Amino acid sequence: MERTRLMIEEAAPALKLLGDKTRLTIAGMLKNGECCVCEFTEVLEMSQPSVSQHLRKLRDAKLVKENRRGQWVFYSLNENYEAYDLVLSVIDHVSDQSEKLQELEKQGKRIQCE
Amino acid sequence: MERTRLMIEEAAPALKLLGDKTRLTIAGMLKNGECCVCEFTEVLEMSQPSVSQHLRKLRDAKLVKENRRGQWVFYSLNENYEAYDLVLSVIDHVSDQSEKLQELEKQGKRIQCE
DNA sequence: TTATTATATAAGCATATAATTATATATGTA
DNA sequence: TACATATATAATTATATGCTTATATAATAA
Repeated sequence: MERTRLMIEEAAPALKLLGDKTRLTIAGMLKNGECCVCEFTEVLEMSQPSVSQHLRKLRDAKLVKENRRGQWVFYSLNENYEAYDLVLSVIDHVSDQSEKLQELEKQGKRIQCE
Repeated sequence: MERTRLMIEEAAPALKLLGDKTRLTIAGMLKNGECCVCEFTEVLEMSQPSVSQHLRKLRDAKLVKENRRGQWVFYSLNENYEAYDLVLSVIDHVSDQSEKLQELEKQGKRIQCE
């Protein structure tokens, strides 16, 4: 697999963003596609403002992109992020976070964002 | 390639450690084998206590191990670190740091630790 | 319009982090 | 022994971080 080597200056900020349990979980949840903010708050079991502030950091760094649909905002990994390959690789070393979403769904706790 | 998936709780601290330019450079320098503290200070161009404190963090987390030989202390990646595979993968996405050592050597600036 | 829901932002606070300076420890040598 | 070199630790300080509470904005519905 060909890969682009990153400068330390590019890689370190990406790793710093992922070096937080909340943000790493968010990134893991996005592995299989976009998620709505309410899903993050549900899975992470933390306050909405706190989640929103983590999302802002990821968004400011361009690690994720947002997509508003009606009153909901969906986030997804930004495949144009300079360290996108690194992010994918990191996520791949972490246990699957989509299970948590599926679990919510199974319990009927998944909020409808459609 | 088989790999062990890490819990978020294991991966995040490792990424946090690597999410700092100084420590990421140190880890990158260790990709091809052990390095002496004086080599880190030389390459990083920062104070000895500062380097030493970064090394302590890496050591406390067991990401690296130390090996004293005479008055010199050599550090290397700890292949038994729980997130060792992740560390290797991350380092592999970063530009080669051993070039900096080679450059030092070429300039005759490499300190002799033998 | 007003009310409701989803999300974002701001302000405040407690803790964590990284650097500096000074000092301590360990090893080697005269 | 005394001194030099390599490294570690401690204390201090400035800045960054993450959370909470309160409030603002945006979209939708009544």
